[in-house]
Amino acid sequence: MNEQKVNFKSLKASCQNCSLIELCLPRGLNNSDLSTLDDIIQQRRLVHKNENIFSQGEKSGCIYAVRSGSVKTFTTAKNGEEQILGFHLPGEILGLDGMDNQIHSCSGVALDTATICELPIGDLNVLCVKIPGLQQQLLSLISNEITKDHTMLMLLARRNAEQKLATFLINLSGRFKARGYSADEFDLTMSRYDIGNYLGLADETVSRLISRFKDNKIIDANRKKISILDHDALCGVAEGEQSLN
Amino acid sequence: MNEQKVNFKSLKASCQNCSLIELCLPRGLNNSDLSTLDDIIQQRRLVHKNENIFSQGEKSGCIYAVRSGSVKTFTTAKNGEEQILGFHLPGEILGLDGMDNQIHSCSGVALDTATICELPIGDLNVLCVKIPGLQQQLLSLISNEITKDHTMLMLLARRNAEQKLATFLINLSGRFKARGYSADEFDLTMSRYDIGNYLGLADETVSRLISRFKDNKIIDANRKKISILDHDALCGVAEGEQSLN
DNA sequence: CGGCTGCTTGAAATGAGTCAACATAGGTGG
DNA sequence: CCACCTATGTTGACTCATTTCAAGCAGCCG
Repeated sequence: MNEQKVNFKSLKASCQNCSLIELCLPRGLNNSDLSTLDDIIQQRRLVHKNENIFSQGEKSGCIYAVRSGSVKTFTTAKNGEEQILGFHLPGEILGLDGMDNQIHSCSGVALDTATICELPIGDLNVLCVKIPGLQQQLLSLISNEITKDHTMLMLLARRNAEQKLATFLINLSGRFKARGYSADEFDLTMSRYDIGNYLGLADETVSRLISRFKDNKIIDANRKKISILDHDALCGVAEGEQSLN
Repeated sequence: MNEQKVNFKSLKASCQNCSLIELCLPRGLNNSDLSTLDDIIQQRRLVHKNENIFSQGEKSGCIYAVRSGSVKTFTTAKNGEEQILGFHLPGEILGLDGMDNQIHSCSGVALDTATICELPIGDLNVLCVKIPGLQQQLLSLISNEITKDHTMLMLLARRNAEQKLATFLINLSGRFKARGYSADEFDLTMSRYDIGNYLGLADETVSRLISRFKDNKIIDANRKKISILDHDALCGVAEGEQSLN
C-alpha cells in the first residue's frame, strides 16, 4: 500500500466539496479503510454535454457525486414524456433511487462537461460497518433528499409561476454560494425549456417571467447569464408577499 | 427470554403486512435478535382521528409503520399553508425524512382510528449490522420512497386535473388490492379537500371530476364510498389517452 | 455565411380557480 | 327521537393565470 498516496489530505483534495466523503474523512479510518475509500473516490469519469451518466431501467449499483460541471436527472414516462427531477452542482449527490442495488428509476445526463465520482453502494455498505459515522452520514443524505423532494412537491402543487421561478433562482443562488461561487452572478447550464419542465411551466412562461423580473430590476439576465440585483425582493416574490406587474 | 413469545409466527402476526418487518423475518435471526425485533415491533400506539403521530420540527428518532387505519403526512410552510405529501395505508411506512435521527420535516396525522408501530432508527441500525438482509431491505424501502416522490413530481408538473385524479384512484385501488382489500370498492378516509391539496387542485375541482367520472360511468361514488366500474377506462384517462366530456 | 437551436414576445384560447349558493350527512343537545 | 348545526360535498357562473400557437430574433457552430 502506498502510504504517500493514501492520506487524508490527498483524499480530501481528490473529492473536495463532496458532502458524503468529506464528512466521513475525520472519523478515524485505518490505512486499509482509507485505501478502500481512496479506491472508491478515484473512480472518476469525465462526461460530455448530453452524455448519460446512468440510465433509467439500468442497474448500476452506484450513487454519484458531481465533482465539476452540472447534471440533470429525469424520469421518462411510458409515453416518452420527460420530467426533470433535479439539477446537480459540484459536491452534490445523485442516483439515490438506485440505492437498493436495483434498477434506477431515473436517468442522469451531463448539462455541460462534467466530472463524476462513482460510488458503488456495495463498497459503501462495507465501509459503513467499519466507520460508524459514515452510516449516519448516508442516512442524513437520504433524509435530506426526501425532504428536498417534499419541498418540491409543495412548490409544484401550491405555488404560482412567479413563485416557482423566484424560488428556483434563490435555491440555485444558495447552492452556488455554499460551494464557494458567487451567489449573485452565475451562469445557468440548463435551457429555459429544462427550467420549465422542472417547474411544471411552459418554456415561454419561464422566458416571460425572466423578462418580468428584469423589468422590475430584481434580476438582470442575458441568455444563460443571471445577476441577482435585489435578493430581498426575489425572496418576497418567492414567498408570494409581492406580485409583479 | 420467553421462547413462546419470541418466535417467527407471533412476530409475523404482530406486524402482519408490514413490509419492512415481514421481509426481514426469514433471514436467520437468533433468539436475541428476535427478542430485540420483537421489542421494536411491540411498541404500538393507538391514535384517533386527527391525532398527531409525529410533528414537523420534532425529533422522534423513529420511522412508523401503519398497522391499521390510515394516515396522512404533510409539511407546513412558513405562511402556515399545508401540503399533503402522502396517504399511508396499513403495511406502509412513513417518517423516512427523519431517518437521520434529526428533526422531521413533515407531520403525520391519523385520518381515522389507527394503530401505529414505532420503529426506533437506532435499534434498526443495530439490527442491520446483525442481519445482512435487513440493511438491504431498508435501502429498498428508501429507494422506493424516493421513486414514489419522483412519480409524484411528474404527476404534479405534467398532468392535468383529470389525469391526476384518475392516477390517484388507480394508485389507491392497487394499494388496497395489494393489502388484500377490494380493488374496486373502497372507502376514502380523506376529504375532497385533502385529495385536492395532495394533487395540487381546488377541492371543487376534485368534486367536479368525481361527478364527471360518474357521468361517464367510469366510477360510482357517494361521498367517501368509491366503486371503480371501468378500470381500463380509468387507466385510459390517467394516461391521457381519452378525455371526458 | 447560412442554418439551426434556443430565446423572446404577442395574441388568442382554455383549464382550473374563485366566489357563491345550496345540499346532505353526521353529530349534538334538547 | 327529533331538530338543529356544522362539516363536507356539489354545482353554477365568472375570472384569470398559464398555455398554446405563431412569428420573429439572436447567438453559435459547422
